[in-house]
Amino acid sequence: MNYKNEKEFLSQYNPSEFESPLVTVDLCIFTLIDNDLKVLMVKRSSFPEKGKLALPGGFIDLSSDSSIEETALRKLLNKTGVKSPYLEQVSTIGNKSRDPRGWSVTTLYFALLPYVDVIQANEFGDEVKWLSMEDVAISSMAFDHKELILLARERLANKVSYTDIGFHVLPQKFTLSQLQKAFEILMDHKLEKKSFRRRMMAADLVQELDEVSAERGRPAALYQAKSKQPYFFARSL
Amino acid sequence: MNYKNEKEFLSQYNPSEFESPLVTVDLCIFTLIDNDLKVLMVKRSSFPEKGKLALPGGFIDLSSDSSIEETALRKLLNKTGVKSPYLEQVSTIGNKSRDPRGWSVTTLYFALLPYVDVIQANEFGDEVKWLSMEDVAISSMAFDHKELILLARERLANKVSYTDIGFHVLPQKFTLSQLQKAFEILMDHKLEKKSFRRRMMAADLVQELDEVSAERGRPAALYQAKSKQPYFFARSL
DNA sequence: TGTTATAGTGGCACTGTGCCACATAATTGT
DNA sequence: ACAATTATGTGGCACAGTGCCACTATAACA
Repeated sequence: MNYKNEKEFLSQYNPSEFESPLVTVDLCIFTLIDNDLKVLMVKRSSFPEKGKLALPGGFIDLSSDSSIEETALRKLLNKTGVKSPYLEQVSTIGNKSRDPRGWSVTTLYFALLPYVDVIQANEFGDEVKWLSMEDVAISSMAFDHKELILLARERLANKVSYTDIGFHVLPQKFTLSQLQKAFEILMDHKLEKKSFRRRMMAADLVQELDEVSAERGRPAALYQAKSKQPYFFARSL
Repeated sequence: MNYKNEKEFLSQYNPSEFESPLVTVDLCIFTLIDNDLKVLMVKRSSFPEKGKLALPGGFIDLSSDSSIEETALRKLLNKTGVKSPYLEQVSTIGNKSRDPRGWSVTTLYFALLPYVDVIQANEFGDEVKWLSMEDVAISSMAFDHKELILLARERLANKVSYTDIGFHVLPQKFTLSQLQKAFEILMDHKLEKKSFRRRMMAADLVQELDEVSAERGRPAALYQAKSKQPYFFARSL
């Protein structure tokens, strides 16, 4: 076919002329519940893989979503009621074998949010479950979602070791010990108290408050996060 | 519709039932020519954006490609004749405005290769051009490809500063000065001679050869890269 | 009033980097 | 022949950030 110009070409263009893969967006939503790292899973209510655990996600709504990030945010709002979490694209996985319906491409995001912000707003009545990371390994899941979780988990651990994204799983006010514990769990790696505190102080990431947290032992000073911009440390932990 | 089981569901399933976006793979192929960072561009031979400069890439071939990475490698082989470059996924960009044909998703990769390996195997006779990075800013390009290049460029600079991927733009044998120069150009950042050499030696990344390179000045020892695994430095430059 | 628990600090060694002067080995010019 | 030029390669010290560990501080509890 030969077109005179782009306008003529577009008027003749039919998007479904070429065979195209399925396109989805999947989310790995992480949070800390009781000092345990959890991922949000849903039980699939329809075929394929009906009844199995899967990551929240699905097709792009071409009429309401104006970008894939918006798709991700919409899904996240649906399941958690959270509007502005930390959200990062992990990777896009596409091959002919991951979905029984055929060639399929998914863009994987991970989100990080404080559990206190979560409202179990379950608009579609799907069964929603916070799965502990230890249970991820031993659970059966739909599609390649277990691998997706491991991918996201790896990226998370890495990123926490050289940025301040770990702050996003904590409530507004927190102690430095809580902050350290959060980092340790997210990285799956013990940290040294003094080094950690020095690092945070040197980076000027926290604001000390006039309150203290009274648990067992000596009361701890409460802090809040300072910057909204992501911070990158010069060295990894 | 209600299905008894997955098999029945799949037998009824029609992939084009739902409206889906266009899906493409785009490549930002970087190399060093004469100590200048270049990106491979093609002149579009068909609509839309006919005649404009664009990144090599295109649709996934659902019958021959078994994964998107394979699509990327196929496109790369087409244009450069190189089979195993350094290849890394950068990001997936999807929105309703980037392509005049409608909602479109592209997965962007960047590749790094030594120019000596390039065979201008141009299977489809498209016009191919190595564009200097300075010219990227002032050239008009198809779709959002200029932004894609800047995205890839940023990732490249970043990654070179804490890994050894910079090695991939050099020929087998090279001097430490050439290596440093390559790193500097890829990062767009001057480096200190002693520090750079110490770093490379400490990481045990190079193997000294019994040859020297004779240019102007004192002859330089030739080296070759040691490991094939990507190496991560503890600190960024 | 001591024991336990947790918070917070002091201080030193170690690693990797930045910096700059100096030594080395070839070519080029007069 | 020999100095000037050019580029390679090294010595050495200050500085930043971390690891490590002992020590102090402040609460509850028995």
